Amino acid sequence: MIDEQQVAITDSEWDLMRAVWTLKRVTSRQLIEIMETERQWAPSTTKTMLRRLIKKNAISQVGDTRPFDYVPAVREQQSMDAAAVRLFDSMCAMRTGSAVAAVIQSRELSQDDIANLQQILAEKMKTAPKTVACNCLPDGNCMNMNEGDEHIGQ
Amino acid sequence: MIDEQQVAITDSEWDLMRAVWTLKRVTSRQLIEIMETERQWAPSTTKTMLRRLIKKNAISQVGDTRPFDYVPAVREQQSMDAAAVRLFDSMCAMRTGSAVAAVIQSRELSQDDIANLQQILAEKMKTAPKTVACNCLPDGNCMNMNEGDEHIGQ
DNA sequence: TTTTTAAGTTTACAGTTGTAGACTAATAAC
DNA sequence: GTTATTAGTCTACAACTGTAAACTTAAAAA
Repeated sequence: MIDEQQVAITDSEWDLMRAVWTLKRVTSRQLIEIMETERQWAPSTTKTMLRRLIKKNAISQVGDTRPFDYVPAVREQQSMDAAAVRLFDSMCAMRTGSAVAAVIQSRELSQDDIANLQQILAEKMKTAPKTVACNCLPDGNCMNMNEGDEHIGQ
Repeated sequence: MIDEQQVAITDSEWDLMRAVWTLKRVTSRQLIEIMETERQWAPSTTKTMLRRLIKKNAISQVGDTRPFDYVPAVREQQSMDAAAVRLFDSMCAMRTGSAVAAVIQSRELSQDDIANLQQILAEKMKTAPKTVACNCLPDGNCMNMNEGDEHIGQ
């Protein structure tokens, strides 16, 4: 019964969601204060986001008496995984490896994270194909490095 | 003189961009046909996307006589890297590793890709911290696994 | 129990995105 | 040279986003 339909979370919604995930159960008051001091959001902005996230089923309102509490309705890791996978879905398969490399290089990973990734990669290597085909339209190879980049940049 | 300000590419724009990257130099006619057969886009939709991408400086119009040609103005790999890094920027640093793992597990990587990643990870391991702090608001630890997940899912 | 205040709900509004029709200006065909 | 085709530009429009004011209702305070 885990949350099936992963909701799409927008940029600023991530901000609010992260606070809710961190606090696990919050009042709108708390959220308003946090977003106000940390993100300069007007109280109304937080209220609107909260309302939208509830409608999207990413947050649930609990309690029946007035200062309600709000709790996450989707898990953080799952939402992150889904968002990341989704993004890669829209990009060329052939270049996934490099993009993942860029991400890894751009941020800090713990020893455990790295060990875990190494473990996964070692396993994956066993059945890895020599190459991954480009899946861009029109069934072409977006990577053939002939001419073509002269116009890029300014 | 590489493209500095990486433009934000939307979901459907990725589709068109990929075709442009693949073909390197295309006419609107070609694009219209590709998107029409492969994505069921109305000709106008392709035209609009093309126009918007030009305005965003992701594609350049070249030539001075009527059937113009269109060429990418940003590099595919760079755009992918930027988009991926950007997404991770809005999510919890502490969970980056797991999300990257999810991505890796979700798709095919070539032997070279894997070797490259392994190389990067090995290098990164040398200076990897024991743990990566959660950078969610309110400076909390979004990962402390006490109670809190009872409400999730339905 | 009337007033205040805080919490929650509606409305607003510009900009973006997905989709696409309408219109205009070059070319190509006759 | 007209006319028919295209290629390119403008307009449209609803849904979604970022941002927030206005309004309403339920508690809390007086």
